[in-house]
Amino acid sequence: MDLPEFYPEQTLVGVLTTQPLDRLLDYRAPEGGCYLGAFVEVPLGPRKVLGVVWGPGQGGFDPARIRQVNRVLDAPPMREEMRQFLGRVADYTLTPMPAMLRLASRAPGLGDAPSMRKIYRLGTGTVERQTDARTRVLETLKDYGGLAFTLGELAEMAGVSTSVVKGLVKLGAVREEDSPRDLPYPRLDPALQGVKLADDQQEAANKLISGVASGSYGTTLLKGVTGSGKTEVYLEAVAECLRQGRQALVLLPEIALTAEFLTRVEKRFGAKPAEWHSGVTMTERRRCWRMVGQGEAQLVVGARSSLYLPFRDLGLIVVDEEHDTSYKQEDGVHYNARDMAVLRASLNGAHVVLASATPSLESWANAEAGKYGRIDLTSRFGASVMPDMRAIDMRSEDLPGSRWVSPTLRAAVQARIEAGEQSLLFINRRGYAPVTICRACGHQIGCDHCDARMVEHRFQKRLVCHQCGESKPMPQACPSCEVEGKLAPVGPGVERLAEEAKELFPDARIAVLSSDLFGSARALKAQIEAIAGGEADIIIGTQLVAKGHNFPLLTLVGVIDADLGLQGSDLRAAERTFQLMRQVAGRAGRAEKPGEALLQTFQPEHPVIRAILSGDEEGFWRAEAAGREAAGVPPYGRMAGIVLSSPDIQAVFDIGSDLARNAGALHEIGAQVFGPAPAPIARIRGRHRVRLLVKATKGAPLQAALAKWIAPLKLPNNFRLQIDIDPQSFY
DNA sequence: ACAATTTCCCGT
DNA sequence: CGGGAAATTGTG
Repeated sequence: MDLPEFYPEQTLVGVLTTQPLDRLLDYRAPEGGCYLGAFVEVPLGPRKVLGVVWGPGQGGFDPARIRQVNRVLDAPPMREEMRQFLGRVADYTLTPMPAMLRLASRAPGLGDAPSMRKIYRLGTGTVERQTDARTRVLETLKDYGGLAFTLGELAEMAGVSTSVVKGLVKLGAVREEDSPRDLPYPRLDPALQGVKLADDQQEAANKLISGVASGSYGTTLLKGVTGSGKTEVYLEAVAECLRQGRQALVLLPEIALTAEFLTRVEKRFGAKPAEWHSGVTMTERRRCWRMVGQGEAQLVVGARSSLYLPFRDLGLIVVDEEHDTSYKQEDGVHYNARDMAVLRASLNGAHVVLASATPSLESWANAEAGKYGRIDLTSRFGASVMPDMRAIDMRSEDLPGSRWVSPTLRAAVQARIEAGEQSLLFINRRGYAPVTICRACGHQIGCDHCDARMVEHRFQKRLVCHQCGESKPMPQACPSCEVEGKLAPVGPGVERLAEEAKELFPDARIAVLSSDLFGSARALKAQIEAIAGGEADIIIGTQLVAKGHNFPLLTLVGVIDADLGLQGSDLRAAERTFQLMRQVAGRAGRAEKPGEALLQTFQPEHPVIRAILSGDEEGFWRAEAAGREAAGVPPYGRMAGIVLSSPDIQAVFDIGSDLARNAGALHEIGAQVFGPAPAPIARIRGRHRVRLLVKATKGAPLQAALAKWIAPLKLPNNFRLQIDIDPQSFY
């Protein structure tokens, strides 16, 4: 491979810094020179900041005032593809380059000099008093033939405490050495035998393998119902990527899913891959970033932000649960990781696998249009059918206002308990009750800083704002009329549903799964495993349970409120309800026993509910696609959201109106501007927010027009303007 | 982003 | 006109 361009000492170089300047700054190359793409530290005013050598100096600036790069950091230069990728994402999302560079240099200790740490390998000394624990340590080291590990790793692998290892060091049976701080990851072996694949799975895997083997860009939508072995199939694509000697990246939408994935990787390849998400320690992040850059991490499992890791030779990106809305970041830099994965792959000559049981309409349409390949996995692993799905018409159920489990559903759950099988009651709402109302004056308790109602969390005995996270103790008296003892919960949340279930089924073992009830991903995983092993009769859960966990004993899913997602006029409401309901229903009947899914609804004739029940996915998508095409909305039209915020409600509306009135640049490309209207959350942390929506045709140069539109705007201080291309949610 | 510099606003 | 806060400017 060619070396990047080299700039000898004192040559002028253009440096992109992490400071929000809209241009490159010229510096003199440091002592010893530097390569194009080098991570450097440069002086800026009185400070030292991180930057990347982006090209030759532009000149035209007083040479006497040009300063010199302080030093080149200990990291491989940023590659050409990566620089291009950052530029393309910046253009697409209208994000300033310095913010892009910050995403790409989020490595703890990037500026530090290389440092050492202690590692442990097999020594020559003999052990007189052999114990079980000691033997295990020595066996572990022998098994890995000469490899060395850190104290923690070795102790964990051998299943002993660290003092056992220390004891062996004293005896000389284990040797302690200094080594560079960041150790390579254990090698993954694609030649190990995985799970035996069924014929159709093998066929799907072969298609993906040939895509990866081609060494060129391509995207494949891998559609498979829950339990169809999607993971096993795409791990074969990973295996091929490893055989090619290239790196692979698997994106997961939720940290809670990584633990199970790691064990599957270990089973298939004999070792765990690198991990990159908000839950890993600073040390591990640092190791991951550096090893990825040196090509020593063969496979990374990570969140959205792992797209910005400095891969040396990326050959495959898997986006698991590609329809998941958490791939679209709604704060900070707005990008959809699924789309950016496709962009990055196209620049790297890499293959993309988009995996989902319920693909997004965007991906479905791209496959229809022939832009993506498509593979369908139909048969379920072990069992062979999707659960029998039926609606419970709530209009004809006899149910008091503060009860949520209908007699029909109750009887179905009772039958499972008697048969020794598990039931899942699903409600997509955390907490006890979404609204707390005063029976004396009608006041609803809202958040002081946001325009949202506070949710009662009885477990924590507090009211919590799901918008800003603010919480306060549950008051005795109404904050408005000060009458005591009249505050009443309205509507159901998981906690309240659990309370009702305890009354209805006093002898059943009930487990509640909600993301806020667990302190760590580890505790959550332990609970999920216990439940899967049969330690509960009834599972009460939120969205969390819909995402890829296995419950082999589960045969009944009851959806408490199937209508919840259909309210509002959100563009994607139908799509999301369809996906969520099918995902949840897919939890039932995974093993030998057939499953049943019951959806409580007040509108069983609603087209979305009917599509869910009939299981006619292609029909649903075609209808949904036709509706969107007729309305000219994504994926058949383009949209952008502009959110203006400030503590001053009047000023923010005034500026919003000005913007809407002076939208010539947008009208030139035939785009329409709507608003300003209060944003979906009209007030967050004391800031008032208004939103403008821009709608354009598919081919229109939307970003350029937006940039031209916004450019002349001078925002008063304390104002913020956010542009969100392809917004996920709007009302 | 952050620090240095200028402007603004209040009181004398 | 001094003192402090708020707004503006510049960074190579």
